[in-house]
Amino acid sequence: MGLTKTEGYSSTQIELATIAKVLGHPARIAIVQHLLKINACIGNDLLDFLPLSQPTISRHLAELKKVGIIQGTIEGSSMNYCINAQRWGEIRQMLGELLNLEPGAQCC
Amino acid sequence: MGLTKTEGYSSTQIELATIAKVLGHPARIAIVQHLLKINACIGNDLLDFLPLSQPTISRHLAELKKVGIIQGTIEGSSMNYCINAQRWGEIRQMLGELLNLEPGAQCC
DNA sequence: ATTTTATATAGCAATATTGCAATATAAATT
DNA sequence: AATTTATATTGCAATATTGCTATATAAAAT
Repeated sequence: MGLTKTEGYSSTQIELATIAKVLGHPARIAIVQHLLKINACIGNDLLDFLPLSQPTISRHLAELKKVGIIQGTIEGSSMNYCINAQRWGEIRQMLGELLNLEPGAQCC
Repeated sequence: MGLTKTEGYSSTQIELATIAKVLGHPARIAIVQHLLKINACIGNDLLDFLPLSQPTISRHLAELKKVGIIQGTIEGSSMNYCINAQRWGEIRQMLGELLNLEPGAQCC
């Protein structure tokens, strides 16, 4: 079908999956890393960093924006994008809660 | 195209994206949570937990296995699946390195 | 006013993902 | 040996994702 069922899961499970899915592309990982690193907003400097066309980058930015990881403001004729610090904290917390769980002794 | 370009990214970026992608489905999140929680291996108890058919669950398990998050051993006619503790540690580390980066002051 | 610069959107083609029913496979039970 | 139980695989249909080119849009610079 191609369509992910959402009934039968908790809202936390769905949100975790949604966030992970958005991070599940190397271009979006690269964008997030870059924005975290340069601690400054950017326009399409990304064109120099990513092996993708401008429209494709624009779409990846839109997906990151949709889940709130980044936000953008208009600055003249260009866009300033940056990490949404509060949302990033929420994501760190949510994913951290999963990642920090310790599996017990190996049993298989 | 549907095909993700991998040229032009670091191997870390690709691996992070690959892991995130696999976690990017509520069923797989639920499976991982369950295996972490019960600290025991399971066969298809998962049929009682997930709103999916047996073949579909089997496929999600296969994807988790492909990136090493879970491992399975044959136990008679059933399978024992569990989290691969070492791999889970690696993933915690890798994702943690990204998540723990702090964005600077909000600039947009 | 026209051109340039920066970005977004539409439209398309190729591929990937998801989910199911049907079928295989193989051990356990009868 | 036949049946049951547990799991994997195949094959399919529906939808999603990715990436491009072409085109809009709108501010800035000329």
